[in-house]
Amino acid sequence: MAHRTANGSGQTPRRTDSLSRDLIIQTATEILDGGGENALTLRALTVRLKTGYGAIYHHVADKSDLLAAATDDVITGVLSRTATTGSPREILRLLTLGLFDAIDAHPWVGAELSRQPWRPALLDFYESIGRLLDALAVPERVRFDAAGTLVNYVLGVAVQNAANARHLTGRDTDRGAFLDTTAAKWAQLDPDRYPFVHATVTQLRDHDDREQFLAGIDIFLTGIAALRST
Amino acid sequence: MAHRTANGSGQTPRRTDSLSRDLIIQTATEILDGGGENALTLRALTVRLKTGYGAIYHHVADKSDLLAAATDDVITGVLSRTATTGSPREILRLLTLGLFDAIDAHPWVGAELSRQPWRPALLDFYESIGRLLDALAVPERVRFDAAGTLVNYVLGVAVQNAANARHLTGRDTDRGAFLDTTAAKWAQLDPDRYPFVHATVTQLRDHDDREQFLAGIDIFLTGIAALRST
DNA sequence: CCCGTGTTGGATCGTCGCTCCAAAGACGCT
DNA sequence: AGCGTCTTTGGAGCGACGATCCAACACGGG
Repeated sequence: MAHRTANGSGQTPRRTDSLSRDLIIQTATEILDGGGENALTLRALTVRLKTGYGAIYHHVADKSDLLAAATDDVITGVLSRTATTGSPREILRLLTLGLFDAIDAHPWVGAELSRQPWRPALLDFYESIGRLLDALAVPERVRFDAAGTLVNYVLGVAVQNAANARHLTGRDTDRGAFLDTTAAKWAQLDPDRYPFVHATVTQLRDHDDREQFLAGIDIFLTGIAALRST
Repeated sequence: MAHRTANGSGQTPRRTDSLSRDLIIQTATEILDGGGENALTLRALTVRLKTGYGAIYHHVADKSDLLAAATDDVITGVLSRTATTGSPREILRLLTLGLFDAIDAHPWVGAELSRQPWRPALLDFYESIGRLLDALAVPERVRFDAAGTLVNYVLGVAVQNAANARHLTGRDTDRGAFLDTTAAKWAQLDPDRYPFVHATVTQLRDHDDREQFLAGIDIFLTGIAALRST
């Protein structure tokens, strides 16, 4: 069976350019963006980087470390790009919307955040939220709850996005067709048992995820405003 | 190598009592409750049920089907147990709190919901929310957004709970110790860079997840109430 | 020139979900 | 009772995965 020491001659040549943690993370991001969450396998990485397992594991602890690093990359990018001028309310909308857009563009980030919240990157996000709530005159006593609530909401939307994206990748149908199918399913439900769902079929078909997300943010902001006077 | 037809004599005896989809789902739930999300393997199921793969796959399509069924079980249980008397606001609080408690008791449900939202069981939940918002005089035009926002928030909290639970299972530390550790880490952060996080360390250590969840619900309900007049 | 330190490639392992098929009951019919 | 059909069961085996491990290499300081 020519154990391992049948080396003799033909080892495949080593790479000349050097590997690096950053290169690995960047390549992983490309794979994730291209093929969804479960397209990222160590095997796929070795193929794409034309290397072996050892080389990768030399720069990266394990797969979850890799995923976490890629996720941190995306989030810090969002935070650094978000404008800091305007009213607190505007900044808060821009900040959360920036996160929404980023997760919309990279759905795997949403899935990863659901697995490992409270990454350092999210702590920065949390900090920003807290400060903005301070600027919005939310009393210190309730600021903790309010910030947590907002983060949880954003995270919930992120997870939804990730789930939808996962459901679509590999399918031949696009988002519109999927919504049509779901709307049709909802329309067939018993109107006596599901009056509300039945009534919202139209809005389901032509709603905009982004606008609905913002509507939620606005509801939250309105709710927050009431805390000032308590 | 005695392929497979080395039967001769000693096949293990067949079970006398009959297997059923319900029994499988119930056993899966027990495994999940006892050992967390990734304790549920097909192998563990065969051992616990003293059977083979074939028997299980005869009653269940695949693992995700099994997880989905177990999740539906838990959720429908919550919905059927929730009281329906009181003011719409009270019922809404009880309903969402019921879901919170259920996911708190079975964290794997939160993780599964993050993988497959819009299960039939969640549709019932969505329907209930919608009707309650109707009772709260939320205009039909914005009811869709409001209901979605609430569901997303609840889902976000569910995911958080699941992540926390996953982080704790198998560790020797309990929730209190974990919070202490995190609080200590937060306290060591640069107060200039993280003033908000720094300021909320105390609240982090002795906050109640359940109360914080309810505080969030109240924020959203307050915000939604303001939609009546728009 | 040579050796040690930091990298690289890939054979190999253990585990997972899942497929497949022969054997074993259950059951109706004659 | 004997027979044939259909349902249910058990488990060997497959391919893919994450991860480990180690021999082979590159390269720079002495």
